[in-house]
Amino acid sequence: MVVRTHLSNAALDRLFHALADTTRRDIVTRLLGGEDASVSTLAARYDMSFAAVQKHVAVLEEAGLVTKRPQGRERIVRGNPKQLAHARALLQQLEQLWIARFSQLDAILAEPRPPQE
Amino acid sequence: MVVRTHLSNAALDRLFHALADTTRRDIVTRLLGGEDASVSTLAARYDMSFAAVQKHVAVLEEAGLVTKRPQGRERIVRGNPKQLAHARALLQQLEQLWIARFSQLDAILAEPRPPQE
DNA sequence: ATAACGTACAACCGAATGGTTGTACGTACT
DNA sequence: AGTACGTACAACCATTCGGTTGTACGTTAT
Repeated sequence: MVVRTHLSNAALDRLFHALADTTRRDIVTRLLGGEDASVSTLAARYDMSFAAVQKHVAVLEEAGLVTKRPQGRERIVRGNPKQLAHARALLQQLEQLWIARFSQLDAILAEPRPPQE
Repeated sequence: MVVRTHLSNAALDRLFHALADTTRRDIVTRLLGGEDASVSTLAARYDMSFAAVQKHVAVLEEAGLVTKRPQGRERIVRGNPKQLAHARALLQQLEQLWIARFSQLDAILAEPRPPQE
């Protein structure tokens, strides 16, 4: 999957920060792997107050990892794999940078006379 | 690149938290893409105190994204692409979860009688 | 030997984080 | 109509974060 990553630094900060919490990672895991759940259904699974889970969902939503759609008195939370792909794409980009450097080092080592100036 | 992701939740928290800062992402970008740099060389590039950059490097180091090796009075900072791969692997895993779910939904829609019980 | 450099580390500060409880309000059930 | 449910939101609290300055100490250069 190829993903163009032109998210702002602030958006990336929010995105990675959202992923930097075990409870939040667990929430997106559940959401991506099957269950579309209301906030209270999600909250029931964790050993903390409803409000705390509500805040976690809000963080995920602001990061774009999750969307909420109203349905009756409930809010159904759905995972958003696109934003996840953005994060992965950036990491892959960084790895690629490393690989490029590495192969360049290889070339330098293979070529005894470096083509400088 | 296939990466087995068996990092503790705490380690993943540290990893993603380290990536959730523009300055720190910039540091790893520089390190992976060419320059092995001392802490002060790095610090010179940013509009903040040496100590602040030092702290950022420390966060990256605790997350395993970077290593420091002493060389004379300097500490040379190097990027560690392996840890980056761990983060990417986890995201890919989550995306895969979504894809699996999606194809299962496809199957359910294609098969009018769901194979339940 | 002395001065300059590179680093480590502590103390401090304001803002953000992750949690709590309490209140308010729309929706659904009886 | 009244009660229970699901959500939103504010206020509060302890801790962490991202930054600062200052001090100490080993290494390099003069």
